[in-house]
Amino acid sequence: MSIRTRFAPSPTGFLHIGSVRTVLFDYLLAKKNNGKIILRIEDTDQKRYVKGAVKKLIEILNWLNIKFDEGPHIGGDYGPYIQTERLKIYQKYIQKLLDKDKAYYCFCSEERLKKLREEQIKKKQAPKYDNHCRNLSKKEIEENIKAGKKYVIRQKMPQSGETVCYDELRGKIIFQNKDLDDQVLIKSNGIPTYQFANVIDDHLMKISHIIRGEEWISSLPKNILLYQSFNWKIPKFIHIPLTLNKEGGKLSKRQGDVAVEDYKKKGYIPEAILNFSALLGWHPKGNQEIFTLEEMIKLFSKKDLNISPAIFDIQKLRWINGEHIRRKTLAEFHQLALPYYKKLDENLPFEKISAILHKRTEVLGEIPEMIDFFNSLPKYKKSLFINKKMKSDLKSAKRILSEIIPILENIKNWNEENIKKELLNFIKKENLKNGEVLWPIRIALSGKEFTPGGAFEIADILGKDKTIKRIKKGIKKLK
RNA sequence: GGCCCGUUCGUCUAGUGGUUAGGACGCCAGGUUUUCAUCCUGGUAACAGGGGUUCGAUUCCCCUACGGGCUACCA
Repeated sequence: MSIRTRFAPSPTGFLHIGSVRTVLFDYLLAKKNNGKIILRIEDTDQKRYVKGAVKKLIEILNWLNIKFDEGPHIGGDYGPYIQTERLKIYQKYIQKLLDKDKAYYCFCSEERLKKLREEQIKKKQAPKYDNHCRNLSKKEIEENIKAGKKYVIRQKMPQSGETVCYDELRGKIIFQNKDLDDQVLIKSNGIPTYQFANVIDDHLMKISHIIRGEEWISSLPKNILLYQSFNWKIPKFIHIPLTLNKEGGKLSKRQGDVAVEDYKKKGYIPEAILNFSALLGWHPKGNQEIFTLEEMIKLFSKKDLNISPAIFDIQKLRWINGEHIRRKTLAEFHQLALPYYKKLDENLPFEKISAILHKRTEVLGEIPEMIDFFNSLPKYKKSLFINKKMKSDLKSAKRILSEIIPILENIKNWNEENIKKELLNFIKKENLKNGEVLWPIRIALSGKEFTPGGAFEIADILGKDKTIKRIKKGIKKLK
C-alpha cells in the first residue's frame, strides 16, 4: 500500500511554529517512501475562521519549501480539500451511522448541557454527557424534528468493555469504554465536528499514516470506534510530542513568536526552521545536526522519533540559522541580505559588505544594526580603546592613530590589500603587536566593540576620506 | 476530580542488563603571524525518587513525585 500523509490545519490566520514539525514529518514520511502528502483545510469551526487565512497558509508552506501533491491550491483525485465544501459527503455518512444505530439525535438544549456540566464539576465528577437522548423512540425523534427542535447527532459509544488503540511510537494504549463520552458528530448548524469530518476524510482520501500532536491521544478511541462502525481499515497513528516554551508551558502568543511568519520577519531562513523543528523529536543515527531537506528525506525513519516533549530553544535555532546561512554561496547570501541594506548609503559597496557579513550573521534581521556604523559614526566612549589583551590603552591608541595617518594618506590605490600591506609594514617596523594597532583603528572607524569584519575590511569599505576623518576624530577624542 | 501520555547535562538528544553515560547548543578558559565573530583545543554539567527482578540496573517491572494533554455544538 502506498503511503499517503496529510497536513490538516485550521485556517486561523497563521502557521504555528509547532506545526512545522508536523507538516515536516508528514512530508518526510511521504517523500521517503515515494508517497503523497495532502493538504486539507479543516474549517468546520466558523467562529474561528479568518478571511484570507488559507491563502496565507499556502504561501508560508510554500516559503518553507513544503510542496504538496494534492490540496485546495492544486487539486487532486480526492477533492474537494476544504471541509466546508464536503458537507454533502458528511451527510451521507452520518446517515449510515444513524442507520447502523451507531449514532443518535440529541435534542438537549445548550442550557441543559451547561447546567449538567456545572453540577458534575461541583460533585467532582467527570463532566460527561448523561446520554439523555440516547434511547429516544423513533416517534419522539420524528415529533421533535417536526416541531423544529434543534438537534445535534452524537456518537453512540459502547458502554462496557475496552477499546484497544495503537500508537506507532507508544504501542498499545487501552481505554475503558465507559469513560468515553457520546461526543457530538454533527453540530446543530449541520456542520460536522473535527472528530467526525477528520475520520471520514482520512478514509476517503486514503490516508495511510496520521501524524498529529499528542493532544489527540485522548480522542484516539473515539476515532477508532468510528472506523470500526464503518468497517474501515484503521490507518496508522503517530502522535508526536508537544513543543513547549522555555518554562515548560504551552507555546502561546503571549510569550513571544508563535507564527512561522514572525520568524520569517526576524530573518530566520526556511532551511533552519525546518532543520530545527525536525531535531525536536527526531534524531537519526550519528552526530550530524545540520541537514538539508533532501538529506532529511534520505535519513528519515519513524524509528528515530522521540516521544518526550521538547522545549523550543531559540539559542539553538539561532545557531542552526547561522550554520545554514554559512552553507549558502556568497551570491545567495547577498540576495538574502540585500533587503536589509535599505537604510544604507547607496554609494557603499554592498557586495563587500555581504562578504564580511556572510560568515558572521546568525539572524538576517540583525544585519542593519551590525552595519549601521558604515553610514555614520555612532557616539562611543573613549574607554572602548582600552583592551588589555590587545595591549591597547588610551595613550598608545592616541600615539598609534596619529602615526598611521600619514601612512594612510600616502596610499594611492585604496583597497584592502594595500591598506593591509602598509599597516602590517608599519607594525613590523615599529615592532608592535598586531592588535595594538588594529584594535584602536577598528574602534575609531566603527565606534563599536563588535563589528563584522576587521580594520582593513572596514577601512576599505569606508573609503580613504572617511577612514582618515574618523581616525582624526578618534585622536581628538583621546586628547 | 477522572482518563491518558511523558521524565538522561540548563536545552535538544545518543545509548546499553556490566560504558570513563557519547554528541550538539549555551556557558567558561585557551589558541589562530588582524579585534568581536568564524574556526580549533579543552572544560562545565545529566540517568526524578523509592521499592523490586538480577551476580549486576540509567536500561526490565511496580509505586510515588513532577511535568503535560484531554475532559466543548474548538480544532
